[in-house]
Amino acid sequence: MTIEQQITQSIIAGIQSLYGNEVPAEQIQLQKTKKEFKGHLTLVVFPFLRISKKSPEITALEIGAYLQEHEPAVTGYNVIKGFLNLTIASICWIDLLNDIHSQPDFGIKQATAQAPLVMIEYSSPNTNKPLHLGHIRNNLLGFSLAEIMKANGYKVVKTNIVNDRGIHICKSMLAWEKWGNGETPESAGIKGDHLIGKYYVLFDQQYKQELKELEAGGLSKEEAEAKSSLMAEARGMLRKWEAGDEQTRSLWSAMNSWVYAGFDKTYKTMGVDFDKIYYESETYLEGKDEVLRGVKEGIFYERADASVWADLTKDGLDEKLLLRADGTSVYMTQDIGTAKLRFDDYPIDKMIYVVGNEQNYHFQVLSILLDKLGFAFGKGLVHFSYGMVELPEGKMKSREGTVVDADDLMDEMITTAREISQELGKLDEMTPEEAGDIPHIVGLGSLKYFILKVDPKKNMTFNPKESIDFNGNTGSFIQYTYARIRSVLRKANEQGIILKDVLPASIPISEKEENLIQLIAEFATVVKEAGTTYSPALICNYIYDLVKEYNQFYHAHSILREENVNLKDFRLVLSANVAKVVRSGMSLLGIEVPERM
RNA sequence: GGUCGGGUAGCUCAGCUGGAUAGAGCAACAGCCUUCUAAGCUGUGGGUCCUGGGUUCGAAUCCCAGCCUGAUCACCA
Repeated sequence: MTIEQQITQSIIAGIQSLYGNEVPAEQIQLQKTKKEFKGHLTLVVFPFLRISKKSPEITALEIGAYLQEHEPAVTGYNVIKGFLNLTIASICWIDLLNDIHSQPDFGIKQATAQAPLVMIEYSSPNTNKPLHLGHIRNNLLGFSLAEIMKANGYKVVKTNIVNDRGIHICKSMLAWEKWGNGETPESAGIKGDHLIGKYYVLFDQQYKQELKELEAGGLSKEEAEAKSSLMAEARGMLRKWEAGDEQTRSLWSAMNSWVYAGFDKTYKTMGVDFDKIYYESETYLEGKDEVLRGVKEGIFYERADASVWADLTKDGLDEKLLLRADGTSVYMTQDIGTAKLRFDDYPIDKMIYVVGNEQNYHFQVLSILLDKLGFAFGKGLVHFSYGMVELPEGKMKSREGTVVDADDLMDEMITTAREISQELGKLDEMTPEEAGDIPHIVGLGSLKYFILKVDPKKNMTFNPKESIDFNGNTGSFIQYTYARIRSVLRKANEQGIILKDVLPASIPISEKEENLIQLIAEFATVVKEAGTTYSPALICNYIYDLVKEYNQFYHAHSILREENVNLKDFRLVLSANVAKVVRSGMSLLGIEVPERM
């Protein structure tokens, strides 16, 4: 039983005894006491005025007096307006710290054999261009969410659906065939995904040029588009691909393998991975059978031109095309098929799609369609929808070359982190091995934290010029505090001081320190809440609060020179547990934490 | 036009299951390195919480209306 639960029960007993009424536990609003007041927990007494029939102050005083007398955990109280601030006994906090200290994975649950299985789809790139800033947000959110779900005891399968087919791929292939002169990533010395991206852009440029010439010849825009030979060639290539033409397929595989090698590198730098990758080329034909079954069962209907539709007007939505008149699939059909495939592969209890908010409507429809088709998972599917990343000048536009490339950005972060380290002289005392990947850890840490701390559903602004701060509410500040704690523990160890397993109950600790223990203990609650609300940002806010609190208090204290031995032990244990929770929390965000920096 | 988000300090964002004087960081200014690493700490200034109503002991938070802004409403994916 937690301290809060214990006190809640005493409050219920107190109200019963004082006013003769039973109040349900939900009505007891016990919250953390605000910083500027004395105490740890605050009871809001306004809801009980009807029962007490007394003023807020008197009611609060009466309950406070009762608690002090009958509840051993409460050692003091004060009343301000209708708020009863309770002071909890130091011994309770020491007990709590001892308890947390004994759990190496405090706040983290392990999946049991019968734990529900969650599949999380994220990343989902196209193979015709490299990953950009928007993908970074997607990948970081997806990976972090997976870690958070794991920490809540779920079995998690991370999946990626790669959009490796379609007209856009053919454009790159065609451009490469026409103007590539057999260039490869090796011969060009650039990453495969960037190489393909280059040809995609090249196609677009040549196509635009062609349109311009056609329009100059007196054609309208539409006529020019219809007459474009380049586009016709690309379409022809897609038909050949679909027909399984050997030469086309082999070029396609070769170029795709370049892209995958490039993506793998980017994912590795970013620190994200997948348990199972699906390729659209293997799944895009799925779903048609399901849709036809739907027609047979009267869920969907066929029009005169043989196209198949779902009528969702009763659900407050429009009609949705599922199969074209020529029988081919659309995006929605594929997603139905992919969902079915996945559930054939895994006993999935919950499906989470990490996909941008421009597809809110799509997933709303998908959920309804899957439900209508009788899939149990349909109704409960989660579209983890996130907002766009915008630049100070507005949206990223590939045409205007304002797209922020993921590889470039990460490189820049690492370089900047290295430069700052050097300026501050941090790397001077370290051997090259020790310094090793610190710039990487810090650079990526700051980038990840910066992106994850923003509420996912909101659009966010990203200023690449000012880059990302390494001061203030940032990943590096948290990493820095962690490294400092590790440094103390290292020094203590060198001095032969062994971290106590259990602290004695009677240590004269301050209220600030008690607050810190209270804050550490909250970690478990925060992890749980982050799991139910799908919110990495919650973890960010929590860790920052904790670290800031720790920093403010301990900046001016020398633990190792503490005269009172017990107090020194206490502070080391307290510090160690702050570090422990910070490390756990950061790992839920996919952020590494350095031993020194 | 329909649907769904968002609107909080100069900037980037927290806070939103109703609770005390609305918080951080950045930017500006003033201090602090014999203390655990100054990637830090302390302090000052900075707000019609988009507007107007309503609900109540109490509203940034809930409800209604409006304004601004974004996404979407494709036989693209």
